[in-house]
Amino acid sequence: MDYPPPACGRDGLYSSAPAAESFPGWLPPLAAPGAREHAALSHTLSLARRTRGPLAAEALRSGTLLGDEPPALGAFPRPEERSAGEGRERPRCAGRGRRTGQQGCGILKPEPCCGLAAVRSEGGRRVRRNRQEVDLDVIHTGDCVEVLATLPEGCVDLVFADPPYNLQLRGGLHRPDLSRVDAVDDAWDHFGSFTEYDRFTRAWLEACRRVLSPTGTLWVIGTYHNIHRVGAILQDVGFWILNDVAWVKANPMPQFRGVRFCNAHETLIWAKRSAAQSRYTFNYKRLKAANEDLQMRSDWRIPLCQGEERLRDAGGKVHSTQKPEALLRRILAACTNPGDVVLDPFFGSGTTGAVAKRLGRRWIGIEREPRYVQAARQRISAVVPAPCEALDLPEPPPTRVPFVSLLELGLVREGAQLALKGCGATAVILCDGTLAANGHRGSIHAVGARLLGTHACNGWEHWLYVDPDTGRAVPLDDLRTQARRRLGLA
Amino acid sequence: MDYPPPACGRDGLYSSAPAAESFPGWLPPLAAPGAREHAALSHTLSLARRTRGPLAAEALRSGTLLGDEPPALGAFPRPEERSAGEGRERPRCAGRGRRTGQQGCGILKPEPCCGLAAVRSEGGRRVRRNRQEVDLDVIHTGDCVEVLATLPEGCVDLVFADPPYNLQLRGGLHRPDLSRVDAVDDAWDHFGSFTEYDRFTRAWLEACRRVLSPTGTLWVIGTYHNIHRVGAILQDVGFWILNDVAWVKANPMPQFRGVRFCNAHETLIWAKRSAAQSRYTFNYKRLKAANEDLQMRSDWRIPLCQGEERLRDAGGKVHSTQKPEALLRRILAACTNPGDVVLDPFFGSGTTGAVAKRLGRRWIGIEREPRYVQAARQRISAVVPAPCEALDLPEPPPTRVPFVSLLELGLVREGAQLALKGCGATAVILCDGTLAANGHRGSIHAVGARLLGTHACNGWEHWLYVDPDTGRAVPLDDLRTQARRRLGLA
DNA sequence: CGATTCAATGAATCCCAAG
DNA sequence: GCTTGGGATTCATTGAATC
Repeated sequence: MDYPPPACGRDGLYSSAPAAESFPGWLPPLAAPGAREHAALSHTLSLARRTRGPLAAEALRSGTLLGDEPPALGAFPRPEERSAGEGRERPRCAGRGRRTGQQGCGILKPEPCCGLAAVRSEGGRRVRRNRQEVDLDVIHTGDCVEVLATLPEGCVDLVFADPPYNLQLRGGLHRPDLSRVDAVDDAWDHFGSFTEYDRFTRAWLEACRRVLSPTGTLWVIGTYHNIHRVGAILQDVGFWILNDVAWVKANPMPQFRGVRFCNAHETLIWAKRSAAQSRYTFNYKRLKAANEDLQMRSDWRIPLCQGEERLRDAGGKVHSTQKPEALLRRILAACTNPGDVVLDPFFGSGTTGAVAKRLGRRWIGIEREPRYVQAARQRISAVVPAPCEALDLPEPPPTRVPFVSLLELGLVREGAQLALKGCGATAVILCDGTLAANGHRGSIHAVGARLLGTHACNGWEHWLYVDPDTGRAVPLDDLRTQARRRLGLA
Repeated sequence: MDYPPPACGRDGLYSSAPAAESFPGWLPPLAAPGAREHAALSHTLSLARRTRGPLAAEALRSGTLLGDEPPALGAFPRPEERSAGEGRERPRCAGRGRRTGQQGCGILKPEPCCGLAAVRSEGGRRVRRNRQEVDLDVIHTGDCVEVLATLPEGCVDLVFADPPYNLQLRGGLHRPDLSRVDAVDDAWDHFGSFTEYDRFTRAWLEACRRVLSPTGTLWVIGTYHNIHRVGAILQDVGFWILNDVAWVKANPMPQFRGVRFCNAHETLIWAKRSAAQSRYTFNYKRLKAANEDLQMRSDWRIPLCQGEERLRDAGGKVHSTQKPEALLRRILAACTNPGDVVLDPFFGSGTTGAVAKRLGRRWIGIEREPRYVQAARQRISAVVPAPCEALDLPEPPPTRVPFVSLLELGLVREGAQLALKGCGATAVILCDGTLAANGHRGSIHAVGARLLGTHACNGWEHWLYVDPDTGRAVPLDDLRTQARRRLGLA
C-alpha cells in the first residue's frame, strides 16, 4: 500500500522551508515601524499577510488549499486522493511578518515594546486573518460547535481541547479515612450513551478541523473513559495522529478500594489535519535544548494543578478539572510560535488563555458556562506576559547555499578533488558544480550516496575538499559556512 | 443516570471469597495425592472442579452465566440491562481445587513436586474445563477467530492480546548515520482501511470475550496507530475498561527526523467482560508489597526486549514486535493465579507462553504463521518453570469472626465498655454482641458510624476495649486476632 | 523563625457475601 | 433478585497548626 509522502517539520516552520523571498506571490514587508504607536497597525497587517501570499489566499478562499477532504470514512488516504492544493501549499510569510512586527523589540524597555507585546495587551482586538475579521484574546460564551462555525477557515494555528471525559461515575467515593472525595459530577460531563458522546465528539472535531491553518495541529486530552472514542473519531474525520503523549502525574489521587491500578496518567493526542498535510509547527530543537539536550519523549511527568495555581472560590474548586499550566506551556512551546493563534473549544478555567498570554501567543476561548467565562477572564487579566526578549522567537532558517556557489566564490576550484570521509574515495569537481567519480556523475549528495552504497548522503558532511595548492583537506561544510558569511546569509 | 452496581475484586479471588466449602454444588476434594505419580490425575480433576460447581457449570452451559450480552451499541449499560445471569455468578472452586493439587508441594524437593509443576511440563494435555475438553499449554496454528470458535465458553481466565498495530509506515527509515531501521513491514500488519481493521478488531474481541471466564479479564497492547480503534470497539462490544496502562519504555528508539516527539511509550488496556461483571482476579496486595509498599500505578517503566531475551535467527529478529517478558510477568502476576489459563490470540514469538510456563500458569496460544509457531514452541520448551514454592499461591482469606465470638471466648465481657478511638465516646457491650450508646443500638460498625457521624465505620479498627479489671484499653482488632488464633483460623 | 505534625485533597467509570 | 450490612481501603503535596 502506498501512502502520501512523509510529513516534515523542523523548528518553527523555518528550518525546512525555503527562503520566504523565494516564492512568487509574496509581498515584501512594510517599512519597519520604529515607534510604538505603529506597532499595533503593523502587527495587524503582518497578521493578514502571515496567512499566505495572495495566490495562496486566493486558493484558500476558493477552497483548494484547505480543501483536503477527509478520506472516505474508513479508507486510508492514498496518494491519488491527495487534494490538488495540499501539495502546492506554500510556506506562510508568517515569520517574515513577525520579524517585521518585532523590529522595535527591546528598544523601549521596560515597557512592552514590540508589536507582539503591544497587541497582546489588547484583548478583544479584531484582526484580519484569511481576509476576514477575527477577534483574538477573547472568550466566546456559547457552544463551541456553533461559535466555531462563525470563524473563518484556517484562522487558528493550534487547537487544544479538553473535552468532557464522560466519566460515568456511580455513587459517592470515600477515602479510607472516611472523608468524601470531591468528585466530578458536573452536568456537562453527563452523556446518555456512547453514541451521543460520539456524535458530540465528531461535531467539535470537525468544527476544529475547519478552522485549523494549513500548518496547524490539534491536541486533545482525555482518559480511558473517552480518549479511545475521541482518537478513533479523530482518525475517522481525517486527522492524522502525530504522537500520543502520556501525562504521567507526579501526585495522582490513589486508588482507594484496592481493586484497580492507581490511575496515574492521562493521555494526550497530537494530530495534524490530514495525512497529506506536509508541514506543521514543531519546535524540535528548542524542546531538545530545554530537555538536557535529549529529544523530548512522549511521557511527560508533570504534577497536578494544586496550590496557588488552582482557582478557588469560597474554598472550593472553581472548576473540577483545571489543568496544570505546565502541561499547556509544554504544548504551546512545542507547537506554536509567538504571535500564533491558539484556540480552546472547552476553555473552562482558562488555562490555555493564561499560558498563551504569558508566552506571547494569541488565543481564542469558547466556553458554555458563564461562571467559568467570568473566572477565566479575571484569571487571564492578571497574567503578566513574558517580556518580549524572553520569548522564543523563531529564527529564520539558514538559507540554502547551492554547491555551485562555492565555485562562484572561489572557495573550491573546478578540477580539484573531494575525498569521502572515512572511505577515502575521491571525486573531481566539474565546472557546473557537479561531481564525477567512477563513471558516476551528479550532485555532491548523489555521488556521495553512490560511492557509500547508501540510499542517501548529506554531501556537505561527508566530503572533504582537498586544496590543490596546500593539499590540505577541509570539510565541505566549513566552506559552506564561509560562503554563507560572504553571501550575507549568516 | 444509573449504572450497574460497582465491580469488586481483591487479592486473587480468595481474600474476599467465602470458604470453598460454604456454597452449594461444590465437590469435596479428593484425598490429597501424596506421591508424584498422582499429581497429574488430581490436577486434571481439580481443574475440572475449578471451573465452578455443577450448578454453575449447568448455568454456564445453558448460557445464562456468561450470557450478559453487550449493551445495545452506543447505550451505556443500565441496571435493568444487566443480564439475569451476571448477578448469580458463584465463586469458583478454583482455589480449593488448586490447593488440592498442591498438597504435596515442597515435599519432594528438589524435583518439581506439586500437581501444578508436574502437569505444567506436559504441553498439549487435554483438560476438562466447563465440561468440555480443552487443550492447555499448546499453540494452535491458525486464525484466532476460527480457533477461538472451537473453544468452550468461559474456559480462559485471562486474555493477553498484542494485535497487529496497523502501523501504515511509508518508505524506509534511516538513522542519521544512514543505517537502515529494521522496521515492521510484515504482511500481517497491512490492512486496506480503517474499516477493515475495525472489522478484524471486532471479530477477535468478540471471540475472546466469549471464552473469558466469569472472573476473567482482557489485556490489549497497542500504540496510537491502533489502540484508539481497539479501545472504542472494545467498549462497543461490551467490555468495561478497568484501567489503561502506559508502558513507558526505558530505552525507546529515538525519533530520527526531529519532526515528532520520541515515541517512548505504548498503551495497554485492561478490561472486564462487562460493566456488570462483579468479580475479577486482581492481586492488589501482592502488587503493592512488590512495589515498595506503594500501590501499583498505571505507568510502568520497563525496558524493551533486547539482548539474550530477544529471539534471533541468523542474526535477524525472529519477530519484529517481540514484547519484553517483564511486561507479561507483571500482567500475569497482577491478574492471574497459578494454575489459571492464559490465552494469547496473537501468540507471535510466544512471550505469553514463556512467562505463563515460568509462573505456573496454563496457556493457550494461537498464531497464524508457522514460523512463529515453531520458534515459540522451541522457546517455551526451554523455559524452566519456577519451583512450586516460589509461586505466589493464593492464600485463603482470613475467615470472618463475628463480634459475638469475642464474648463467647471470654475475650470481652457483656456490660464492659468500649471507647471510640480519638473521639472518646463510649459504648456498652450487650450480651447479644451488639453495642448500646447514646440511645443507639447496633453492631460495632453501625454504632461507631453513628457516633462518628460518618457513613461507615470499621468497628474493629475504631473501638478500644476497656478491660473492666485492669482498666487498660486494647484495640478490638487485637482481640479479633486472638480470637482467630483460638478458633484455629489464623 | 524553623522544624514537625496534622489535615485537606486531587478527572475515580473504586466491595461483596449473606440471606 | 433484592436488600442488608460487615468491614476493607490511600499517596503526594500543600498549607495551616503546633512545637
